[in-house]
Amino acid sequence: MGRLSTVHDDEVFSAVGARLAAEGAITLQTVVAETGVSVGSLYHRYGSREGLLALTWLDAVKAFQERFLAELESGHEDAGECAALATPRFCRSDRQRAIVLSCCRASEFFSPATPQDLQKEITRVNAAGAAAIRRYAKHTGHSLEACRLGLVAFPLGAVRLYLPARAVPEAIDDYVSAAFWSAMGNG
Amino acid sequence: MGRLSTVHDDEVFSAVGARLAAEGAITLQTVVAETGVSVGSLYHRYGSREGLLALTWLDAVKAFQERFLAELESGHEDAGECAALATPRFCRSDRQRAIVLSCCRASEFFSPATPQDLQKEITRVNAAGAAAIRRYAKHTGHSLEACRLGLVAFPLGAVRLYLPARAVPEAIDDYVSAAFWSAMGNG
DNA sequence: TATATACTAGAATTATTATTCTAGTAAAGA
DNA sequence: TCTTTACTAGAATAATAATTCTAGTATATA
Repeated sequence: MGRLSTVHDDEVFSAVGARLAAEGAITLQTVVAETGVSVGSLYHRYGSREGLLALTWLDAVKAFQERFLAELESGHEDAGECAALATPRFCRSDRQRAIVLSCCRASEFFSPATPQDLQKEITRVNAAGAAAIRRYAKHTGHSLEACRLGLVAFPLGAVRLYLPARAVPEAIDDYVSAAFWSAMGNG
Repeated sequence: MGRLSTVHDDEVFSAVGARLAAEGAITLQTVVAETGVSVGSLYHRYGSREGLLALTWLDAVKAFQERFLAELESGHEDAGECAALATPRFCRSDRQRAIVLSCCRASEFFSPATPQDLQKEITRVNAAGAAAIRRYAKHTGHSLEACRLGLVAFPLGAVRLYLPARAVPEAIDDYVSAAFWSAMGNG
């Protein structure tokens, strides 16, 4: 069926994209320099800079959400607390992508020029996350606001205290748990 | 002593810079378009793009820190809680600058090309903030980590749940207070 | 009123970055 | 072996943005 792709696949590019985004900005020049692939190949694969950027963000969001949702929907009694802790844990196991998610803005990766299919995909993924939190709120009887703060905002705030520069220390986890329960106690 | 400056002073430029940064990226083209001033004037005043960017960040940091430190060092019993609440309150009263501080990265505004004096100034301001938190920690007997989380990280995390797009609701404040005390109770 | 000075104007230039385009190459299957 | 096809290469081009440069203008002071 014709020539196969070389070693470079989406994973390589999204990883490089994540690293570059974490350091500052992604330019095609730097992607080319880091991957060794040529501009032509990049355009052949992704159609535009926007396509590559969106892929990078999407890849990071999916990697995180997989873990977050597994905890949140585990059915365990402490599912919420574990989901809150998924954030600092993700930072330790998947640093580059965690930096993308916690230190960059989605708007750096998505624009009106982003390919339609990727735009739909990110909307779908975001909606899935939001729906899971809504379900958790309904199921536990807590307010949606409390859940968003305890599950997402406080954990994110905590890791951002360290993330672009330092490792996220284990000691943080107790504070994240406590903040989670403080939110649950409040609404 | 020669011609005076026109209406345009630092405040105007840092405000425009903040708005543009909040929306996406600051380019000299957009600054020119928004302020009506010419490129030549911009360079006459700030020497380089870096000078203008650094001024924007510095201005936002100082505006916030003034309020934060006033609360933290008020001597009141609930100084810490009030300092934690300074973040959501700042978001309501000074939205543009709050977006700069909470949604942008300092590294977008400072680079090796930033004028020396501004680099020193931001270092000084940052150190002053860090020192105040250390004093608070010592004075109250809490760990530095607990104080940084309760005073800075959790409040910031909370407002970032809303900030680039929405207003920060009043209802958040109770959660921020609770998260602050949860950190204090933990170390 | 003269003049020095601080500032303004914006076209021209340079730098950087994205994108296109033509000419390929390597491998799968007829 | 030949053809088709998916991919690779990278120079050329276009787009965008920063910076410089020359020629001013307005005003405070002498």
